[in-house]
Amino acid sequence: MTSIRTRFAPSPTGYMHVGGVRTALFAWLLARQSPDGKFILRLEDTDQKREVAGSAEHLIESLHALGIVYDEGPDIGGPYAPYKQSERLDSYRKWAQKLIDAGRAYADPYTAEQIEAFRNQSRDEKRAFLYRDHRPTNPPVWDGKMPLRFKSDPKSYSWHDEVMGDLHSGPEVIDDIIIIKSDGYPTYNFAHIIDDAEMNISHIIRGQEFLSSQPNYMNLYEALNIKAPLFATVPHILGESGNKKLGKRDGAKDVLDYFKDGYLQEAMINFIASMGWNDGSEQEIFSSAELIEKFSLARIQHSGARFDEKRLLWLNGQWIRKLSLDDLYNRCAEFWPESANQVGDDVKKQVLALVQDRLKTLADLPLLTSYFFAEPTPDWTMTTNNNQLSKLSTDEIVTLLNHAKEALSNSNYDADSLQQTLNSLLETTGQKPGILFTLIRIAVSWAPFSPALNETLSTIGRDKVQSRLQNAIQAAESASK
RNA sequence: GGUCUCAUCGUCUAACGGUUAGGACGCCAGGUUCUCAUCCUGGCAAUCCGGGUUCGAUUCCCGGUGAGAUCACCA
Repeated sequence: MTSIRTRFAPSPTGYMHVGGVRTALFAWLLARQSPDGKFILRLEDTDQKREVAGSAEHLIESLHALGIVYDEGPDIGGPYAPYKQSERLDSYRKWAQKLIDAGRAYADPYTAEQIEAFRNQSRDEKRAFLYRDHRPTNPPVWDGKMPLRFKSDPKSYSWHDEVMGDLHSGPEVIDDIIIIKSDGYPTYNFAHIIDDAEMNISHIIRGQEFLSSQPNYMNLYEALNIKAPLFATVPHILGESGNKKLGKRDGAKDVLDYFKDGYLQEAMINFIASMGWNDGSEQEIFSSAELIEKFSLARIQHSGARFDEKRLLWLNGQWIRKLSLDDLYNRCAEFWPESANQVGDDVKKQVLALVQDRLKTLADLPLLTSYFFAEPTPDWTMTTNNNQLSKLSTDEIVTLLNHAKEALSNSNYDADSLQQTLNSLLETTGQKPGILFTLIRIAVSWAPFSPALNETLSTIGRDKVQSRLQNAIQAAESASK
């Protein structure tokens, strides 16, 4: 059995969105399942007009960020280099010449206007347009300035797709496609066939949009006498609203933006893999290692999957909670509020431990933690708007705050001691936790929510708690005037 | 319009032709001595329609319908 070699072959025309990532991911998983499998990155840069500067680097950065590591590629080389189509023109020229010599390719003598006229005519007659109906009887010698067309041999095909199963097509879909453009570059339709053959690709994994050109590819494989690889057609990912294929034009997001927004690599991989694939069990959380172990083309869904950001958010939370504190801490470097810079790693780590269960994305960090590092600004309406606290007079609140300040000043500032202090404070004041704890929480954080009170106090520290309680008392007094 | 593909809760999906059609996200309700989150419990919610085959169809077949893709000197 020949070894598994799969490739991801994007064109450098922009960024990667989840649709492209999934194709790459599936190809990568398939290669990694086999001990000697290889995953190849190939740049399909044959359209100079659409090329976007820097996008090749951007694509490579995206794959690195996702942990989808390729074994051969334009920046790292490999046994079948170069991995950039613009550097393989000689090869396409050579194969094209074989077709010309065999009478299976010819120069296209028509102008764009003439072809357009043919098209219009077909449309008026309500027939499908086929270029081969207009094949020139005496085509000129190809001078490299005209497009070179494949002379097709229309016939029916039946073939097997590793995902979709058995597929069929009739001769009416076979046409004389352009294989070399007038600028000398090959079309995708031609170049990928040559490259996949020369690079010994075993499986072509690509999106459904190529299904309708598949018969033309079969026809080319035959004319070139190339043994076709295995095909695996992956359904589309649909946009969040509407049923359209997810695409850049509809605002599909750059995957790197998800990382900037605080999503974890593991969550992205887990999420993208689970759109259109599952292992048949009820497992929801998969690591890359598990995906490699369990992935199979046969269990890929046949219909499109809609992108559900809520589910991604949930998965991200799951993965954040799964990480060890140290691991999580290392990934948070870019997300702390500015005020956190003034404290050491130990303090930040302590704070992180408190909020780990509360993070949906790493970008939630400032919202959840800023009052640990910077003095919060009292906002007295937080007490007056509170259902419980609004029942108390300002005097009563000040009295409670004073009691709290007094009691807390004598506590050992570990979480257990603080809980004891707080519990006895409940008894001495005769208040319910709903009042007392809420008040203290607001007074030291001025935040809508926070972790458990004893741990929050412990982490903030005695001195700051004392001064914040004092500030709260002053805020109460100035509010009552 | 031609061709191809697809069709289970709102979403992602499971179910050798025999299940009260299962799980997850989301949503709702309750619990975990305060908030938020986590966690736990419970609830709502689906086989596109019509035929056929069969003792029995989400599953197989046919026909509709709906959705998507594609018909470029883009990939």
